[in-house]
Amino acid sequence: MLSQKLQAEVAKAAHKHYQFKAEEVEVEPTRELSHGDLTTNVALKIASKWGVPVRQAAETITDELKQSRLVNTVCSRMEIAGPGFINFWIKPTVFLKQLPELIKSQKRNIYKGQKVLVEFSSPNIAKPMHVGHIRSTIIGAALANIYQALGANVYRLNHLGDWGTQFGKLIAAYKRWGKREQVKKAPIEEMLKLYVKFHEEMKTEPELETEGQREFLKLEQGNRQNKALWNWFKHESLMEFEVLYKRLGVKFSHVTGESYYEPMLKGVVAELLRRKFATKNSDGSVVVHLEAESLPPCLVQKSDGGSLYATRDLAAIRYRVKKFKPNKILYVVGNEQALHFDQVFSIAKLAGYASSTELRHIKYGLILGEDKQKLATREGRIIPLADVLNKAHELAYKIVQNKNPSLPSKVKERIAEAVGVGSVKYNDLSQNRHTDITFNWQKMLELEGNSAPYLQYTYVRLKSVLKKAGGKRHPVMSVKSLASVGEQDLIVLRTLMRYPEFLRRAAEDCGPHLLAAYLYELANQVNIFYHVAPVIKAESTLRIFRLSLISIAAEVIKEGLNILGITTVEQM
RNA sequence: GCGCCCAUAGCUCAAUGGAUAGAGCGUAAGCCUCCGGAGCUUAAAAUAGAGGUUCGAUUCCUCUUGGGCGCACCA
Repeated sequence: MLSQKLQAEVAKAAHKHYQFKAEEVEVEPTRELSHGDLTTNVALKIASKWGVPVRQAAETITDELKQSRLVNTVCSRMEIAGPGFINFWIKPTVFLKQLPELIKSQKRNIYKGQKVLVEFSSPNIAKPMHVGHIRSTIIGAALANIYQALGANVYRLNHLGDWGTQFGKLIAAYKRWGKREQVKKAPIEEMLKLYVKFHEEMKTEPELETEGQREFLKLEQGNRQNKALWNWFKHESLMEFEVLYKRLGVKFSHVTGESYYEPMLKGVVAELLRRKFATKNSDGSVVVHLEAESLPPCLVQKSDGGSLYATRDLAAIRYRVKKFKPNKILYVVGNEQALHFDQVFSIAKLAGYASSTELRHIKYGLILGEDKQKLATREGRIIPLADVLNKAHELAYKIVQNKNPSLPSKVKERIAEAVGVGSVKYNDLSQNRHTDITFNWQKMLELEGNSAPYLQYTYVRLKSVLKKAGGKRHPVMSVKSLASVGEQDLIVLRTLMRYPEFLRRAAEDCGPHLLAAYLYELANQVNIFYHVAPVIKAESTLRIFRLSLISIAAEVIKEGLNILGITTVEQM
């Protein structure tokens, strides 16, 4: 009785930590190893569940574990490593053989059959993409890839900021000062100038504020001239964005701005009023009170009848749930909009718009200027994304030129782009998304240490070893007996086993940095590995074992990097 | 005033409630007759403060201090 329960617990822990099913593991001749390969703290987990006194738990459980079929199957031996900690000695050849298939099957089942919408990037048109947008774009793209890798059906949505009073302001500014030819020449740059100028003039001429609102109202009511201007602004912006997206390797399945939901807005407000969730003020504005959720009230219609940010997001939720029937919608949007999403999600819940869909705001910290102040578009304090990518590319090119001058310049360009763009992305993806990031050129352009090039370089070296060993492919082979597997072989093996676990955690926590940290750890262990363990010169079975190990490691690094949106190269 | 996020080494960041808190940069000292030195060794160096829960807290709870971001006609 007890031992069955225990076995189940151990199997669960083994599955959770090492992602394999105990029953699937084949029995092979036991071989004693000098270092523990599987360490877990099952004992305490069990003790706390069953109320066994902790200090005795490890010993009690050891007796039970000793009779467990799992332990006899998988482990060659086990011992207590400390209060509540048990080390299991695992047979390495058992795992290596099954590893690729194991990884594949574990991954694709985790979110199989689920539909996930990821809304990310979502830049405002008529404004340049700056370093601030990189977080949503890169984190969002990585999350979408992670869910896809785990078997989900993923939709990538770019919810463009193409509607709202700001366009009234832009139209007003263009009507006052704009010149067609100049906008044609450098669209976003010129539009930004107009927008900034408008805000500057507003300081001395406050009436401009209402002028902007008036122009937006006209746009919303279908004024032909304003609509034409708006369409033109949007078109020019998208053309410029497309260049950057291509460079970043980011693709969307749906690019529909806020304006897309414009025809549905009146219906949403009317419905909220009819069902008494919202109340109309005497000035004509409509508000939803959320005291019950201990949130401040949320305005969904302006007194002039115009719509608001919240109105559009509500319409979007209703529309998306109806159309896609997703399990989750992830909104990759900055921290500063937390209240907005709390309000919108609460209203959606009240009104039953998303009864069986999880709505989740994936918030991330701001990118602050080097003076720790917010980078604001209005004051023109921005660092264009293209500048950052160009600088990174340049720097990477210099290094390739230095390391490998004989490569054709076309190849060097390609390497520089992969390394440059990759390191900018990795810089962002390798850290927790919650904290604010202080922008730092040096850090952004880091090409050594914990950085994308480190991982890319590790991959190149692994491939190089495989190439030197002869033969194009190195299928993983079963090795019946090994004379001298080293400590580092086992560490790499164990690290490889944990790949699906980190993918899963990255998805659960919506934290791509968990995957990045894993890849770094793997690369680090691999670097130590081929430093201490000869591969090509190893004797026959060990050579096969190590080539197999390297081959799997290379594939995992490549796949992991691609999931993060970082491209690998074959030489650098 | 209220709410949300954050505080870890000199700097930038890690750490599913678990074992001796890990990396990178910088600093100091090493390693290419050995599969690519964008690499590998070694050293010094940290949990903001006070309580609480727990066998065990960087992690969870409360308060304090210090920073950031929000709080109805911007998005």
